[in-house]
Amino acid sequence: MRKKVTIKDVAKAVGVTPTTVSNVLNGTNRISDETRRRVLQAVEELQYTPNMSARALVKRRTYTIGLFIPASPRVLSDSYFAEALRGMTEVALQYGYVVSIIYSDGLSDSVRQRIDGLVLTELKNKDEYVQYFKRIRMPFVALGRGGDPTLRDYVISDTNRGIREAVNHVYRLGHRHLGYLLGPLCYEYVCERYRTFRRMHAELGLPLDRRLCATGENSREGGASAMRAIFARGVRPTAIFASTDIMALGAIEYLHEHGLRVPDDMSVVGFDDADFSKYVRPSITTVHHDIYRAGREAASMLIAKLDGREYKCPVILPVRFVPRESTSVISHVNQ
Amino acid sequence: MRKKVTIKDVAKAVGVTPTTVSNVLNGTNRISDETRRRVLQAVEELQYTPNMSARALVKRRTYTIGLFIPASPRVLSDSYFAEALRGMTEVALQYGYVVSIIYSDGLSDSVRQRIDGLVLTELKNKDEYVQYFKRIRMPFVALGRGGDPTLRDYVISDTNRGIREAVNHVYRLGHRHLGYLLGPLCYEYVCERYRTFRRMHAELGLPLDRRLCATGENSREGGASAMRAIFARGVRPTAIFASTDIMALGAIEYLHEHGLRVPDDMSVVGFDDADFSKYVRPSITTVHHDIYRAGREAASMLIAKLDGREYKCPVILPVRFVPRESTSVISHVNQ
DNA sequence: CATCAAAATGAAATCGTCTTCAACAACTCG
DNA sequence: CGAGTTGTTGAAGACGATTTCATTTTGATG
Repeated sequence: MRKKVTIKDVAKAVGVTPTTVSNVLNGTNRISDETRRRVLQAVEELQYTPNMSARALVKRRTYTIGLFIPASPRVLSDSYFAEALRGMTEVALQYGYVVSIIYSDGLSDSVRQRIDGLVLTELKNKDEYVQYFKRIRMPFVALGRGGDPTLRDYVISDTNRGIREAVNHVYRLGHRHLGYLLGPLCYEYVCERYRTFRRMHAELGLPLDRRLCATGENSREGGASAMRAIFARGVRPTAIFASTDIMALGAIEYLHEHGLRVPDDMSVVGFDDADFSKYVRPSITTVHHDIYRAGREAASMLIAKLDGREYKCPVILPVRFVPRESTSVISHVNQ
Repeated sequence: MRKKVTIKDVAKAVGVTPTTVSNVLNGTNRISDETRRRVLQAVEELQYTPNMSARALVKRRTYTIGLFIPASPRVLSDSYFAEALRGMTEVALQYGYVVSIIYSDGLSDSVRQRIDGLVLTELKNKDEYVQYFKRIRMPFVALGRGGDPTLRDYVISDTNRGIREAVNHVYRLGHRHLGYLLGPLCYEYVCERYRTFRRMHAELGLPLDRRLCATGENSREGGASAMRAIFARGVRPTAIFASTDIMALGAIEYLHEHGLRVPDDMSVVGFDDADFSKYVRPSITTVHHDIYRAGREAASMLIAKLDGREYKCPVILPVRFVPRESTSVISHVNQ
């Protein structure tokens, strides 16, 4: 392994000082075109790459951004994070940044000083982490809103549009009694999606029957138990929406176990377009959003912020309604 | 934001030099118990945490390890990586390391100098990356074997045991004509699993019919097309194994589309215990392995290597055979 | 041609830690 | 008591960049 080439080596090769080399590389001071050319050439020939540790030390920057994931068991397994991470990583690389996973319930001092900024996920309505990072002055952008109206640095999906199309879809299929399976109400995205659902009822002049709505964990079991809760009230929607695909799946399983067929006896709509949604039978009608792209946008936004560049905030990403097998024309029996 | 406290501040508070503080913190030189105690106390009171950039500069270490994922579209979405990452991150944190994703087809100079070592994934039989990282002297450990018998720094699942149990299972169910859906043969794990499958035939005194084995991509489509290839030969196994759950899923779908029921007309066995394997109908009989734990082991091994500590290599993790709905007693019609 | 501004480059300090080696103190032992 | 250990601490110099400010060179202007 030949010795690492430093800025001094480049300087010596060109016959200038490290200052000059640094200047051409960072574009701070004015440097004559001739000198610049020779420096650049030497950099190329010697294959010089600045030592990030040294740079980090003097600039008080680490050129590392983090994906912050609140520590709760196994959430990271969700492909949501993997996709976001992939998007972030690609963008970060372009800007000379690197991304780390911060899988924790806060920021230890040692971790805090190792990153320049964070991308937040899993935001709650009144998000404690948003407040926390704001307080400790850690720069961040959010994948979702965090209940703080002063913040504009976030990336979200156009939930509104997605739910609108989904509701219209089942409405056109003849459904008039729509139910809703809510995830934990503390999450911003749960409320946001539900809000749009209610708004659509108003727009369509449909009465919203609260008895057709219930809450559960964001899991198969949660979907099943919310479904059960609704049945326990002695009511039955002809179509049901779920906060997420995983809850929709749980609901479908619950229905099957109780002798109801999907979509013949009840239509089901999810949200997220999870991996499994197209595998399962019936495949799940859902709203697709591009988490990979959201990750890219979030990283771009964060890095722009760190580097002091402008960036259009917030970013609202388009979604796509994906009709599949779990929704169909209402059957006459149920009308 | 109060000013960052440095080693000098601690030294001043105690009335010693930075050298002494550094020594007690790094345990290099012998320091009197009394001094040590006072230094530690000051560190505590001042909430001193060493500046990693400075340390990185002088130690020529970054205290960052990477999870290397060969760049091919969307693999990162697989929860395999998310799980491994979660395990790695937890362990890394304990040792003061941080983990970054290297989602790329090599190591640019700038990235190379930002990590101390790598965890390799998706190993091939004659893995080019293994050779590459060996050549550039980048420390690494592998999640899987890489076709290099000199390497012992790897973590694998006890494939042998898993396949053994799976084969025994279907054998006991009466199946004698077993087929195999292979993923791309370049991958080490594909070959390894298949190898055990063949060995089991020998042990059980079963003839292995090569016509019942076919190759396809590691995807639903790949599983389906491999299944189709076998049928095209005019043969039909009573039970079929797949390199992965996703291929098994594709095969099941293919069978359904062609009027064959699983498991009634054919039993199917996967490998991995993917998320969806228990969701789908029929749920897939498979072999579970703990990728989270593998990630933990890999990180421990790598960090031990970097810090010059001993670590038992290689690590072979236990697996668990998970019988589900996709396998059943052979039907008399098919015998 | 003298003067002054602008352009280009360099010298030296700095970032916060670790490390080498020297210095000093205390102790042991003949 | 002096010499050699052993234990404890400090001084100074990296590590490899950036940055501030000074200096030199060049060019323009009256």
